[in-house]
Amino acid sequence: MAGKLQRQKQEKKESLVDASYDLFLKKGFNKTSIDDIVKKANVAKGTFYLYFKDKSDVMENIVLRMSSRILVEAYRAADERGCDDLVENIIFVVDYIVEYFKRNKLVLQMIKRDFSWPLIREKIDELSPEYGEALEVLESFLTHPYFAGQDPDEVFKLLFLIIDMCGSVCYSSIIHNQPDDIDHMKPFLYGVIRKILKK
Amino acid sequence: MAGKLQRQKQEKKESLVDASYDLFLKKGFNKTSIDDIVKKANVAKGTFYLYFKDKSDVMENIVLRMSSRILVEAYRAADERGCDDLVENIIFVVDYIVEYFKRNKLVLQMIKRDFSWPLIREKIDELSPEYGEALEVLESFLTHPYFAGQDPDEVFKLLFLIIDMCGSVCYSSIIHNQPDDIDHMKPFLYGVIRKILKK
Amino acid sequence: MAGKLQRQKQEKKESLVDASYDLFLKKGFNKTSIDDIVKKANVAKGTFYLYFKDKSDVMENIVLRMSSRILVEAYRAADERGCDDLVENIIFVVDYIVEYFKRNKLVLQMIKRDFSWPLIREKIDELSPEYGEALEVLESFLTHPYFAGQDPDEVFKLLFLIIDMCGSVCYSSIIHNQPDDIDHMKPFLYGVIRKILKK
Amino acid sequence: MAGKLQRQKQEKKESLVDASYDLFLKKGFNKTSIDDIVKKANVAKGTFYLYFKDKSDVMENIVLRMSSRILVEAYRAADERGCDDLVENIIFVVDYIVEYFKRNKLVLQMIKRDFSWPLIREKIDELSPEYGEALEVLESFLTHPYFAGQDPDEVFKLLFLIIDMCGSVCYSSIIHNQPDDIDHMKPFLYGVIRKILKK
DNA sequence: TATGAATGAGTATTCATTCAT
DNA sequence: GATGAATGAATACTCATTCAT
Repeated sequence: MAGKLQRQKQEKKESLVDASYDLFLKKGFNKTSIDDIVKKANVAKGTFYLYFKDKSDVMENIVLRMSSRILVEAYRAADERGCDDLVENIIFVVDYIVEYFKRNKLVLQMIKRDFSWPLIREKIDELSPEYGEALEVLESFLTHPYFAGQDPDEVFKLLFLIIDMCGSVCYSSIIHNQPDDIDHMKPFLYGVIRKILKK
Repeated sequence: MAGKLQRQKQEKKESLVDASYDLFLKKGFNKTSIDDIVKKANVAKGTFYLYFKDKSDVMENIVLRMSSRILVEAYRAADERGCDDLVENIIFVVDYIVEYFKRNKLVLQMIKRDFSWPLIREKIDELSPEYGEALEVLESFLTHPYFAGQDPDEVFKLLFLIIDMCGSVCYSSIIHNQPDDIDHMKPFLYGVIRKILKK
Repeated sequence: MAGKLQRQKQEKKESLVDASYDLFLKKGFNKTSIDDIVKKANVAKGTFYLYFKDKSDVMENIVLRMSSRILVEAYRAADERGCDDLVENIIFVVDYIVEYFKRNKLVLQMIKRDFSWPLIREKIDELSPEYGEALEVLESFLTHPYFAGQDPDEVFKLLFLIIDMCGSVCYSSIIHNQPDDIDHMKPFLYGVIRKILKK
Repeated sequence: MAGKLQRQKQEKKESLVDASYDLFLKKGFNKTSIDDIVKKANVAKGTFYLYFKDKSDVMENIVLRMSSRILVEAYRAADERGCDDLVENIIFVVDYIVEYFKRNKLVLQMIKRDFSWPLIREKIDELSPEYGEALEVLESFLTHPYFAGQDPDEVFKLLFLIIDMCGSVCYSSIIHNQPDDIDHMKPFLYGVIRKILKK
């Protein structure tokens, strides 16, 4: 029954990731010790090093997983509407993510504090296919007829810049209310996105 | 000669700030210890605590001072050109800052890692008039005839968002070459700024 | 006007003692730093060392002064009653002190934590005549007709032991409610004193 | 062989307690640093925190253990004499303890400086049954026929007060020779105890 | 006398990492 | 694989004391 053992093994790792996630959110990355993690995960200290190189290793895991999850979730929600207007779909996705961050300030804080949103792509390149689905979402935007005839690289930069800007605005407005709270920034932000995407 | 003592005192503080600055750049904020700082500054450990509450206290000092300095420098350079076109002036300022960051990657890394650009305003409000000149730069943009008739708050948000976006793009492209290197991003970025500012 | 200077000088010392007293009570002896003291006293750090060797030096000053003050105060109150019964007078004095400690738990804690009541005599021997009045009180008991014919040394030991015991019981019962609260201990304690003094 | 590991673990703890004991005696509690302790105990600094919360934590351990030990030892010695007279037995126990303190001035100093003898009961309540034997000694006095018919609470107060007084007198006379050395205080002290216990 | 800037040894505590079992 | 006792370097922060002014 190798499967059972595999599952048990995987359970320990899962348990460590889950514990880390909770603690990073609650106490922040720096103030969370490996000791905290293994205690919460109910495994021995040495076990941590069986699965991860160090704390950052777990963190990367988490950020990647979460970012990917949110993006895919947002895309699916957009897809279900059955709307064909790409600009509106992008804004829908952005809004979905903004709303997610409004509800999950700590996630935003965690991601922003230690990693920059767009870095995800670097990692995805490395770690595919585990996070392939997120890549597919990006692809589906890039190959949309709306951008027909444009250099795909340029389009990618455009999307990248939009995501980047949104992340930045979210962080400033949701966490620090600068220059205004997110609900007052939203119409403004979406206006800018429309301008950027206008052909 | 009370002045001499005051000067000596100021020198110690300066020395601590300088040492901190160098070390934060070289080793990063987290990996720099107070011990490192005082050793490099050639002062006793206790002296550090005479002038600063903790490491973050020095950091805030540094970031504020540098950000203010760069902004003012960029604005002056723009001013000297004697060009009246606001949009072009803004792009000039942005470009000045981008070029600065290209030359000083570590500064960018330092600022971005621990503080968000636009937060500076919060601090300036507190610490004026020491950093009043930076504020004046912002004011001069806000009150430019180009924005005549627009809600100043809206204009501020616009400028804020542009600065924010630039900082983010700089960080991604200069530090991580994502999605492309900064020189390939620049025309693109400035195009977006023009779109955003277009009336 | 040497007098004025003398007074000013004395004021600094007074100010240091007062500040120390307040701080020892509030934060405890160990957790009070010389820095705390000079800040509260509004004098420069160096000034402290002009008047005291170290922290303990101030403490001894305080304990001595306070102990002497309480004892004399208690004795005077007893004296005013015009009662001749020595045993009752001693119990009256003890009760006066007990009541004082009930109202000033912190004083009790302070004295007991760092110095033992009866040590005062050692100091009085050294520092007379500043605290001579307290000595007189002791004398007046020692030479009371009640003890006529007894070895004065023996009488002193008796009184000493009583004071000692009272201090100990006060500390245990007032601070720790052990073995019972002070009001339940009092009749008991006074009974024991009567037994001890009975001829 | 799980036992071996357990034993080694216990040895480390023992080693820390022993080292602390020696150092507290030699240098006093306040002047002993954790560093001193671990160096003497030949364990790593972190190991200390594996077994104790802080310095006071070790101290409580030590005081409790020693007090209990001395009391039990004294009681056993009294028991072996086979004498039935309670008053004489109490005086024997007291004398045993006094003699112990005469031989171990530093122990007295240590105990008295930081903890009050009778507080031990509070702790014993918490930590039984490890120190149950000491409790039994107290019980055996409380339930002695000599006190038949008296309120046990009152009897406890009486014993408490006697112990308290003895501790205080020991401290003053053994450590400070005040008001006289212990050998001159002893007959006097025992006389007082007899008076107190006389029905 | 009085000041207060400067000192730097001293201290408690944390924590990533190892390794024998 | 899994454990958890042991490590000890690292670190932040305190504070009594000095001394030039």
